Amino acid sequence: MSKKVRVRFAPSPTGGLHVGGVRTVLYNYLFAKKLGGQFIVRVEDTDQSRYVPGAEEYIFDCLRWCGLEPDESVQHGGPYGPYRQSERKTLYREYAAQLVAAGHAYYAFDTTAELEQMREKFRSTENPSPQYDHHLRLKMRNSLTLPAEEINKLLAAKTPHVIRIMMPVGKTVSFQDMIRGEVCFDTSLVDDKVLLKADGMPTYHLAVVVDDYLMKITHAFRGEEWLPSAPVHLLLWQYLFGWEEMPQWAHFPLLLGPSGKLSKRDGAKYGFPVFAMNWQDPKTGETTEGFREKGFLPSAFINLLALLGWNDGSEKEIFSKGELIASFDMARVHSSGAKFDYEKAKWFNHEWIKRTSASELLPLVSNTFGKANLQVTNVALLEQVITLVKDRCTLLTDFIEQGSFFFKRPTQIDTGSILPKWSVEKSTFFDQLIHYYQQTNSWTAAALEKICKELAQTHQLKTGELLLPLRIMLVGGKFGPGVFDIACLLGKDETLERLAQAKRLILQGV
RNA sequence: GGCCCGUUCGUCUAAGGGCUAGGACACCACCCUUUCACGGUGGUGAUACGGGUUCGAAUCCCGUACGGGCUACCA
Repeated sequence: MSKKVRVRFAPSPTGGLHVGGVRTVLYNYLFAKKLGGQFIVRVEDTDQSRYVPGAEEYIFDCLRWCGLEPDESVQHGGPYGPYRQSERKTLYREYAAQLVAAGHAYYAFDTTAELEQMREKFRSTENPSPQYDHHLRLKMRNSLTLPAEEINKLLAAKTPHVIRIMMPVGKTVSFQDMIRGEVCFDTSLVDDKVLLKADGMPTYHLAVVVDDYLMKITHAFRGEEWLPSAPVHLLLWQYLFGWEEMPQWAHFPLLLGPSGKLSKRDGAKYGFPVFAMNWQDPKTGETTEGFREKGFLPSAFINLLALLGWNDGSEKEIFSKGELIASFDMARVHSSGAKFDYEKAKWFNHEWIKRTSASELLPLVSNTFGKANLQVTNVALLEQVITLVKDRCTLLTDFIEQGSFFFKRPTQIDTGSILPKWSVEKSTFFDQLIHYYQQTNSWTAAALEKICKELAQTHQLKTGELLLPLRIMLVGGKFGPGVFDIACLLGKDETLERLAQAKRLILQGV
């Protein structure tokens, strides 16, 4: 019997949650759910200088919207808390001390200025970013170069210092990535990463290993940008807990924008959302649009994200969350990056709107209308409208153009599209149409169409030339579903009033 | 610069040694529809390059090119 699967998503609460992050959550979630495991969210807030108020709450709101609820987290509790690294601060120092004692790490007293000096001094064309590595550590102020008494004195005086890992020279470390297979590194080429910062907080490198161990994480998944620091984590696992305890790793391919790793800037530049939900930066007040506010359905959002780097081997593209859980397989996740395509993203949403029932869409559309200052009281009518127009809505916001006129008379009538082809014959026709519609007792789309077409024939007019004006008279412009469906749903009184009103406007314009 | 990862239509991808390299988005044309969509039919369009291995390579190996990531007391 193997260990119970436990995976984690470890976001840093520094701003909006972008699609790459959501996909990482999604793959974690799918993997855990498929295997009956647990999905944990751990907040990595070890950098106090980057703390952004509200960001943590926002991340959980995004997960809730996506339907990717954690089993354990700051908000959900659990037996392995606290789930916020800042609250686990005291725990990390002893592990760091343990490493120093074993000779795998050392104290470094170099100030920021000294580090900068070092980089300045060794920077060259061949080496544009000098590393604090096995060459340079002997030239710096640390517990490897300083005499013992001075080290003790500095420590006793509480001199600010960090603890760095001492990377071995000339060793090869390797591991099996679930997606990429074996990946090897030469330890001589990796620098002595800081493990514990001067403020006592751990860096990501120490924290991720310690917490994954303490939280009994069995599978550690993250973006490909972490691959270069994997040797540090591998060594820490070996030194601290032994390789038998180490989770299995998988590094997900990156989500790319038009030029490299997808960024917030790409969204602004090319006009598509990058964050899951609207994010307002509390410092600048700047708001970045999210998929939710843009009009995406959560089902479509996770569907499109899942397919960016994974597929089930068949030609199936539309997957519900349940289907994703059932078919997800880490072995079928790609190793190459995927460029985000907003057109395809919209296609997914359109497909989901078409497939989602009107009753399920109802609260979402109602909410969308509300944001456009349109309060709907007739819920039954709204549901009928949704049924009628959802096939032509790509985003939830499209329901406004396609359906708001059912609840609000058009304030503008596009008479410009009617007048050039207006005629006395048409004028008479519409007068009579209004008359016949007044008389009829069967107010159905089919009946209204029949009346209209027969009357057109009597007047020797082409139906095609009448339908457009009729539409515009009812809705204000060239949009919406079938014109007789509109009239039918609008009801007799409202239809007749709109026709009469529009007729007056047209006559004014002639 | 160094290290790591990658490379099939413009984009997402299928094909894990063997048929004309399949699908989807987008695009184009036609049909349906006398708004716009939906739907239907068809079309344009790809194995980066060079070497191997093999009867046979998109697929395995090497090199080159190109792309991306990392190179902070950020994650």
